[in-house]
Amino acid sequence: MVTPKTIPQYRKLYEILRKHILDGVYKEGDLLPSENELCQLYGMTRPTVRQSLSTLSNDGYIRKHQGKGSIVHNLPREIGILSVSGTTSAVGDRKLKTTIIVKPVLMQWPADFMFSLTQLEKESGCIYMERVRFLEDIPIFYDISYIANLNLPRITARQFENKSLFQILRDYYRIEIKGGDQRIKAIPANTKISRFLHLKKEQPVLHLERKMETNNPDLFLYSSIFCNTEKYSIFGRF
Amino acid sequence: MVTPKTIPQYRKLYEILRKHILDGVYKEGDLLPSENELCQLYGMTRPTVRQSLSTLSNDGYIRKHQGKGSIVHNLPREIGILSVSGTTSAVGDRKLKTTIIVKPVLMQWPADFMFSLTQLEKESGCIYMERVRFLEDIPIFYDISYIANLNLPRITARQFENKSLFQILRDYYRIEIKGGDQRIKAIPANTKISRFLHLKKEQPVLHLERKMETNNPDLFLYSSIFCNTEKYSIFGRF
DNA sequence: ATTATTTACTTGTAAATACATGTTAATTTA
DNA sequence: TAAATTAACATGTATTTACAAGTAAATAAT
Repeated sequence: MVTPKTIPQYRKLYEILRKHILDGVYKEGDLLPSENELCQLYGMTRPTVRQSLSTLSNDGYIRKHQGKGSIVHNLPREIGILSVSGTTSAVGDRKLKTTIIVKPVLMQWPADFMFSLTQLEKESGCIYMERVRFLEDIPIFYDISYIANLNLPRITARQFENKSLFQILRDYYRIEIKGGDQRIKAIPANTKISRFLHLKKEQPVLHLERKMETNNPDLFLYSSIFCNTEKYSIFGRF
Repeated sequence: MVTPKTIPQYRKLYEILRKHILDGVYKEGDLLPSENELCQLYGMTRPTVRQSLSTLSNDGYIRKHQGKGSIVHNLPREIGILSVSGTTSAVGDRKLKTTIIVKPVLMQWPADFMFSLTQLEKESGCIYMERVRFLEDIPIFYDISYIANLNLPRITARQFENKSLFQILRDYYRIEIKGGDQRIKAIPANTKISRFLHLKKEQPVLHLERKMETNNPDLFLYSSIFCNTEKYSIFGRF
């Protein structure tokens, strides 16, 4: 484990308010304390408070109205994996049970990889793993993950059963996901996908291809995610 | 037409830099001028410049690295309708040709509408329209739009062929889209969808349900969008 | 009683300043 | 020559101050 760096004030306030919203302290439609009140309450200045509120607004937890205030917007989020912001892990990972299909192994990058790779990435090879994630015992996500093998000693030996991949990267390697790009398609399930997601062949499946940026400018995470959206939708902000 | 309000400095700079990136003045991987240089160049202070850069970063046009600078990230965006920010209309509407299936008509809201409505919205009824949008003569989007009938005089009489819906709302009613929520699913094409998108029945189609917020706190735009993602993907940031 | 107006309070925009922290290259030291 | 240090410069965080602009309720005028 690595000692965490000091957390900025605006992020602390972000986390506090976000938790209050999720816990129902502030409910849908409620007015948050005004910016000046938050300044007093938490001993910060307005720009700092505004930075917290701005992030909350971008993540969809509040809506700001000039002259009125910040209104809580805690809508029923289906499965919010679209907004994996640096601080948030979206709909609680706790609710998602994970099973490992292919344990992390070191291998070459696929020849026709979905994103273009830097020379550095190509040379170092990739760590590969496959997982299926369940929500209430229904398989929802079939994830194929790729990470460049850059300064991640012993990662293939770690236990992935309980902890999430993000959590391990954060705790042991100080790597934080900051954001990323994604492509979205609807495709028919092939044999493999239909088996893992308990669907019929040719049934529509949501396919996400994501490239995630980290606090290490050279290190990216890639994943190809197949989603069963029969019962649950994917939720997002724009 | 309405006279536009004064545009804030940080948005002007946002637009300038965005245009430069799209026009190739700054190319993929290039380093943008430093914040202090931009201050000098455009006669602004650093907080103002930083606000522009922060928005560019959120929209995926640059990536910021502490100590290094802002690096251009103008990746080939497939069809970027996921990021309809207030200032951006994503992949140029000019490339999309639109045909009207159902001209704007005033009607009651559907009984089982996809989002919950306020009393005000219910009472005022909705303006309904259907469109198909083509990219290089291939039908890509089948859009069903709903707008509450609030202070939008004569809207059903306007010409929608050339101008986009957003453009009409901005030019004639001063309504700007600021963001919104969406749900995403993969579904099988029904008869209607398959006809409009030139697909076989049961073929996978991307279904977006969006609720868009405007600068009028009481006015929302809703749309149900069916996408043919066989050739093009939907692109997004998170 | 109804309509204007004022007032107080909200968020939005902007400047000026300071220091922290990460990156890079030049410089110094061994 | 090679490693360590330093200096210059980049973005990150934070404070302080000021005014603009939108909202809503209290107040005054009709």
